[in-house]
Amino acid sequence: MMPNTRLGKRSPLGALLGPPCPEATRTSIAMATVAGQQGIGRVRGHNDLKVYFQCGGAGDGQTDATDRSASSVSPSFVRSISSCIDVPRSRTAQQEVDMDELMAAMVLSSLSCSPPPPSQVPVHKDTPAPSVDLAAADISDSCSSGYWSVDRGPRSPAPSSPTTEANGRLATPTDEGLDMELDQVLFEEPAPRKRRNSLKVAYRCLWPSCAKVLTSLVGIKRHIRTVHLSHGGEHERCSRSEEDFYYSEINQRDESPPAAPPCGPAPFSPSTSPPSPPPPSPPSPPNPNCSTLSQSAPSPCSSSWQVQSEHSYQAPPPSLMVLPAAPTSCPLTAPPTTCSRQAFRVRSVSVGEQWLQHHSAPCRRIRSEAKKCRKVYGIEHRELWCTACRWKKACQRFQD
DNA sequence: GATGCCGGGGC
DNA sequence: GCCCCGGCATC
Repeated sequence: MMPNTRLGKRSPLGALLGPPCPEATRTSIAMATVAGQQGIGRVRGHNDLKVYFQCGGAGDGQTDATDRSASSVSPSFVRSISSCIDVPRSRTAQQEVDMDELMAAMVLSSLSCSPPPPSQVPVHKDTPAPSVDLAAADISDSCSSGYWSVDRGPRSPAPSSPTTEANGRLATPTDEGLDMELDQVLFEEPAPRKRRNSLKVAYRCLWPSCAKVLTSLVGIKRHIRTVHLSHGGEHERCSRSEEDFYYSEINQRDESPPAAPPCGPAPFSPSTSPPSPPPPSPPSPPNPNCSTLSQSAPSPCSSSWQVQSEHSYQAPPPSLMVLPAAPTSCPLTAPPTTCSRQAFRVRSVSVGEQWLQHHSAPCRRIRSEAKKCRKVYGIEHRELWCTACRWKKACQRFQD
């Protein structure tokens, strides 16, 4: 079980739970945390309200055999989750930890698809679908997407009793809007990134006994809606968003072939998902910026980039700064239209790309032909060198 | 060996 | 952010 302190920051769950919580929520969270070993918290004064929180460890699975039984009886169960856990509120802050989220989401997705330990299976995942509302809640908690699932309660279109419905509405309005936001962050945002990497994107149904994989978002949603969430299709609105929770985006690289889902029909039809050729062409390095820089104008562009980004060594006169390379076509000066979005993406993937950069290609700049301060002034006149040269950095004065 | 400069550390 | 240096790649 994770310590209380960890909930607030990097952990998606923490992010979800962190910020302003209604009294009940806070209480429940606290209780839940205290009851950590169980993986369940109850709201004081509302014993029927429970909070499920995901504990990545193996220990959490044992949690709620009893609870499930209890919850299955009480219709308020589903709503209880929704009212107690407010994912969305913290969601705005999540953009800041986009990378973490992305990683966490990916890890969780893969985990959720891996066969759970026997002990866990019956408890969470294999909750029989029949009682859909219950299943939705339970599954969403433990199985489908780990931490994220906690908040999903509210959206579950589970056929709730009037009372639950009433309560649910209290929490719904804010949750919904924010949930949509979360969906964007978790499911829609990452998608383009993966596609950019030429990964074959597919969507796997996370419903316990179903591991159907579809290549289209619409398809998987429809599948979930019709096959798993077909309980009357009452609230189109709710179910629409709920579907998002029962599938996870996968890509060819992430998915281990042997772990082919039990669902026999391999949904990858050549027509629908043409085996996308392995990532870009070899010549194209992982980082577009780098590629362009290194290929088109190796030293000038990269030099000015590095200098500007890393050390702004008492740069030479501004004019000089821009002059030498004057790389008007340099990606750094890319049109602002794509700038904001690209910057976001680039930032999120930069870690891996940077790693590749460092390990795949020599990043040390080639020695330029230009005379450097050392040559020009000689080592005896070191005081005349540009600062960068004095500091053994890339010469700022005599750039290529 | 000289040179250029990256990466990192101290302040 | 400024300053410096170890260490590496290249010449």
